[in-house]
Amino acid sequence: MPTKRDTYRHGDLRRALLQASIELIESDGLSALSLREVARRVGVTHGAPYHYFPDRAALLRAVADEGFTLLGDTMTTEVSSAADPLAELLACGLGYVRFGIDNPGLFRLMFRPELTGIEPDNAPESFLNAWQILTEVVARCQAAGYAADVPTGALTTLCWSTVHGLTTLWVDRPLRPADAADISATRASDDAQEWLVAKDVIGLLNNLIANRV
Amino acid sequence: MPTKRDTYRHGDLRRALLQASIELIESDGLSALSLREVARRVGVTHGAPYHYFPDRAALLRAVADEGFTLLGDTMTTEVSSAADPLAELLACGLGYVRFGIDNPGLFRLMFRPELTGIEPDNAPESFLNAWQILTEVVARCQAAGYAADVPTGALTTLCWSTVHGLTTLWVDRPLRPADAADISATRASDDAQEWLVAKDVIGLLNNLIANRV
DNA sequence: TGTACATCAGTGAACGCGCGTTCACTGATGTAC
DNA sequence: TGTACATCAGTGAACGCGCGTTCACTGATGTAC
Repeated sequence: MPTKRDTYRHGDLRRALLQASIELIESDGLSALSLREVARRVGVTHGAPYHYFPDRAALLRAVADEGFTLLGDTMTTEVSSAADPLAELLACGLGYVRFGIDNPGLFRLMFRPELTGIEPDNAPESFLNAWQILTEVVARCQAAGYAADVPTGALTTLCWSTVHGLTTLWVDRPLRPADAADISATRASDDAQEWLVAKDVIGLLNNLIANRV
Repeated sequence: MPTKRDTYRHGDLRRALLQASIELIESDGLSALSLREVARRVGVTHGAPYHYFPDRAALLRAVADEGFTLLGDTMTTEVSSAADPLAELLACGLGYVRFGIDNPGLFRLMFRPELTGIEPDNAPESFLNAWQILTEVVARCQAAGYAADVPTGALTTLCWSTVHGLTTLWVDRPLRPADAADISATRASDDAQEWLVAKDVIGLLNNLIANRV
């Protein structure tokens, strides 16, 4: 039977702390995320994390970084299974929303600069990578003739704003299924309501762009 | 010269606390908003606020309520000076973004249910009012023939998501002016960069909807 | 106009809390011989 | 294979902090007479 020493030597504690942080955020909320509580969950003294993170902010930044990596992975996977640029755009947006719905606490943390210290000029690689995936998908759409007359920056920002806003509204609660009930109510599916709404809304934006040929 | 007694009798302290809370959020950030600090700013003991708010959450909820009222007022003002439904939709969206840019801390608080306790089923009048303004504007657009073939719920949610996402991305920092530089850079204006970007992005969505006749 | 008095808004001391951070320590791991 | 020992990951006591909340209090306000 492995002791704590066996388990956590060689940097395993770092991973364990990150993992526990994510689980803690999702189960007890962002406000429950303290260095001490994370250490407690991992089964280690509250002093131990300091061997891997200089302070609390560094832990949160690392967790957010992990989040952006997962977000990027999700979008990449979704995009790669799409047939054409327009389908890629839809898949990319839905992947974004899916990630947020599946990891609401983590998603929130990722966009809390006062906690993570992430600012435009010190954004981690993982963030830039996620942004780039979206940028390239939009560019391919325009290259294929969709909304080709529109400034790329504005179109990209529009797409990002929409998926980000939709996700945020879900995660922060004000959006209710009833608000878009006209569509989702008529569907038979095991999917969560929020997912149906997301498909309708992102799908609508996709259609509007597709119409602009 | 009025003493504290003169100033704060008859519920004036309540207003003073709300006002100071908003100023505190904007100057020192959301994390600096504690009952004690607000009382300090108003020049009153930390016990005094308990005569108006049963606990911290109640104060925050009242501040958020105030925020939704201001948001609704902003949108109403913008909408009322627009000439036709399509212009109303644009004005409504820009008003939303304008409010967020001008009151970033307050905007953030408004969408932090873990702080305010605001949930879909206990949403304040002021929130419902703001939502209704947008709903009606969208309805008038469809009645005028724009995107009339599209489900109203999805269209409304799309508009809300876009303006909310854009505002959130600004307020939470990841969006940079450079991301939409292709348009705003070519303009001569005293407006802030973020405002130019907002006009371009919301304007683009407006155009896409306008095209769907 | 003057006086007695009830109200209740604001006071300030006190409480317990969990937090982040520091630091001298210990003892299992794994290397050098 | 066996032994001495340096390393350094994790320990646990201790610190000071600001917070939310409680509560017996006080004294200006404004009313009743």
